[in-house]
Amino acid sequence: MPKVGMEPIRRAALVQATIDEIGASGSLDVTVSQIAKRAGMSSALAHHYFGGKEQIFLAAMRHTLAVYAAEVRGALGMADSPRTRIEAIVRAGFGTTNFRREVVSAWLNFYVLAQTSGEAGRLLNVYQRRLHANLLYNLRPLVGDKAEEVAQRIGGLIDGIYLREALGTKTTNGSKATAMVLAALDLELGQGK
Amino acid sequence: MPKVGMEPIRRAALVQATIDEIGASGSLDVTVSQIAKRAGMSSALAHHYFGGKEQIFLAAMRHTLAVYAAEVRGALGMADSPRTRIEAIVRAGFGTTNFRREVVSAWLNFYVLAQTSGEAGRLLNVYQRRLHANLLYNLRPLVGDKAEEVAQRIGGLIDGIYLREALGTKTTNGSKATAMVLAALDLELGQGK
DNA sequence: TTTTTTGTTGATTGACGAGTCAATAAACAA
DNA sequence: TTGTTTATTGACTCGTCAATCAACAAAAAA
Repeated sequence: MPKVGMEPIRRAALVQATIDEIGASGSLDVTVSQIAKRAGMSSALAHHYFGGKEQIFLAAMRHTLAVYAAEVRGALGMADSPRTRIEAIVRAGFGTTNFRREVVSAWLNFYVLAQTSGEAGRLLNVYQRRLHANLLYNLRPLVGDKAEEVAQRIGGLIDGIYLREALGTKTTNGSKATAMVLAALDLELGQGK
Repeated sequence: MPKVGMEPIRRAALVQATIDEIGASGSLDVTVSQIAKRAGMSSALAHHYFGGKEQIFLAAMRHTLAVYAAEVRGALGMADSPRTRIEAIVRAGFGTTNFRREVVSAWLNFYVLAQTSGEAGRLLNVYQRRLHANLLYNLRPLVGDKAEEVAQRIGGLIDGIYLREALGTKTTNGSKATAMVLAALDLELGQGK
């Protein structure tokens, strides 16, 4: 049965299974066996390819962050003004790829992981800094030296909406969430009332 | 050594130790033994008084929420206008009692717990609903029928700032956090620019 | 004083899970 | 063909942990 060149396929399957399993169970308390089973292989194979549980988690996190980053980059490419670029960032964050319940739940758990795993913390920091830098850069032409605090508020609001989605009371769909942040943005830009 | 009337003391010690332990370790992966040790007793005694780990967690969560609620209630009592009442809510949330790193970390983990434990989810829902209702009620006289969406945004921002504190990059102190939310509030009330 | 209730723990049980290993098998290289 | 690399797993080890239990101690009730 053994084919050759399985490694990348297995790795990808494990990464996806990890995100799904964490998302579905809503907790980092998933066993390697569960993940491996979902990915259609034995737990021994998971260990073979990744070496250990932590590395599986980190790979899953990297993937999640990479998908998000790619989405943002793609959206930014289509935008040509500061305002539309900020909109792009927001829309990408709440797009259907990232804003499904399981994915958000996985995110939340990555935040928890970041509290104990140095590497996970570093990864999350990179994401946060990038988001902040993006917002800041595009806000500067719009609000000048207020950009820093505005970026802080918009970024905080985005994270907060994610958190609330994870708890999952209100089934805020993505476009509603986007609208909420953009409304706040309008206010910040002094166009609202 | 056994004194009488220990039950409430032991329970309180265990609850506090649970919060501290979760906060310190940044994870729900704390053992009953760790908690019991921190509270100065054997793990068997912890089981004796609470019956099981989950119930210890729930008691700790109830306590955290109760402390928060008490703080808000206290602050509200001193305020007499909608605007100051909203300020009171915000200030209470970021007061020194609730906004210490370990406590915030414990909160974050309670969010995770809420994803798997029905009872924990219910508790957190009560808190969220209460916060929302408080904001809504006091925003109504200030912004009329926009109150709903404004409450959503302010509440989201509060949660987001908590989340960022948990990650702990920026050591946002409480007053800075308060200022940030109040600035957003001013914008919403159309007084900013 | 005896009995019961309350407080307390060390030792044990039973389950579960991460990680290892030896064995098997297909593909590929020599 | 034969040896080597890659893929794969079932079985096993070792540790950990929640939960239980038997036993002991002190206070209160009888």
